[in-house]
Amino acid sequence: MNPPAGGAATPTPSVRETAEAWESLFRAQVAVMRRLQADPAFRGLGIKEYDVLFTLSGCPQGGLRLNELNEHVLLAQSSLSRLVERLERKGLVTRRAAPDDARGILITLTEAGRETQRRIGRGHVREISRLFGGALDADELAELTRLTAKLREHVVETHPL
Amino acid sequence: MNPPAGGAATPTPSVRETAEAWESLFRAQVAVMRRLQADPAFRGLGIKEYDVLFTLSGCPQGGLRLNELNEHVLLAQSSLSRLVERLERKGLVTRRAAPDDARGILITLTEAGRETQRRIGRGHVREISRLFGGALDADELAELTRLTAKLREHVVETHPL
DNA sequence: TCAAGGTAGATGCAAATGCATGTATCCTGA
DNA sequence: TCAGGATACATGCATTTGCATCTACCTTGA
Repeated sequence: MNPPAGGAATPTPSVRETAEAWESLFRAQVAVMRRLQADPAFRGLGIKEYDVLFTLSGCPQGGLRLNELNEHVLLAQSSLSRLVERLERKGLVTRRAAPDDARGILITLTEAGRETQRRIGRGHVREISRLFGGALDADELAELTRLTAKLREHVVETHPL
Repeated sequence: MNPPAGGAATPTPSVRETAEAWESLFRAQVAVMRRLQADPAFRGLGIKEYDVLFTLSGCPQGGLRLNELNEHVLLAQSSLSRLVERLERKGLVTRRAAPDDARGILITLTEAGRETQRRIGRGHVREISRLFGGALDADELAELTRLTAKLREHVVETHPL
């Protein structure tokens, strides 16, 4: 329940401290994302499209439902629906009826989609590493990962959409 | 140069660790932002528009230039140009020629804009606090703020757009 | 079993966005 | 001083997005 390596939990943060943390997190995300988007690798395929391919690549067993995918992406349901339609037209994903629920569609990477994700992904992680390079040491980076993961989990679990 | 409360800097992180940290940061941002956007307070005025008002509210002395504003927001220059145009039409900001550079425009909050920002902002920070509530204790939150601020500063300084 | 309400995804349409480019202004070096 | 290039912002236009709504399917309770 408490931080693994730490002592007792410190008090609940104030509204002000919380707002500050969110602003800092958000601005960092903007600064990094703005620079990642500028990568020529995202000329032909937008970074949102890439993100969908990436997310699908992490769930190889049968793909994902549209609504599951939607949890990971900052897009309205209808926008994601059409984004996936575009990916299908490009031959990067397939859409078929979900096996257990005829309302749903199951989205799967095609071989071309998987290959595209890998190709772009290789350069992408290098670009991320270049951007972050020297900003944080290994401990700090691990702590950043831990804290953001913890925040996300908490938010997702206690505040359903 | 080193973490205030820490010891010596640990090694440079691997590409993999860096990519993991970015994904975690990004997903946390998505989860939080998705829920913040759903706030009925952002019915009449989108969260991006609010963000511009908020940023302007932090720089009371004469406002900001469009290109300065653009650093804070994840929008193409042309999109921000039109977003500001919309805010002007709503009477929330004014645009006038920058004093020192006739190419630039200086964007300033109107009284109505400042009031709107304050009104929405009050509920907004409470909503942030509610979302984060209990996710992290005070120390963890402070560390999250510190790490994301450090990351942002480093990225902005070493990777100009 | 079936009516009522809920959920998954698609679609029409207006608004927002980004790219390419345009115009005006500023800067720099010969 | 001035020509060439850079910078700041605006604009035309095609694409993308979100809202409201639709259809199809699922679930529940009487």
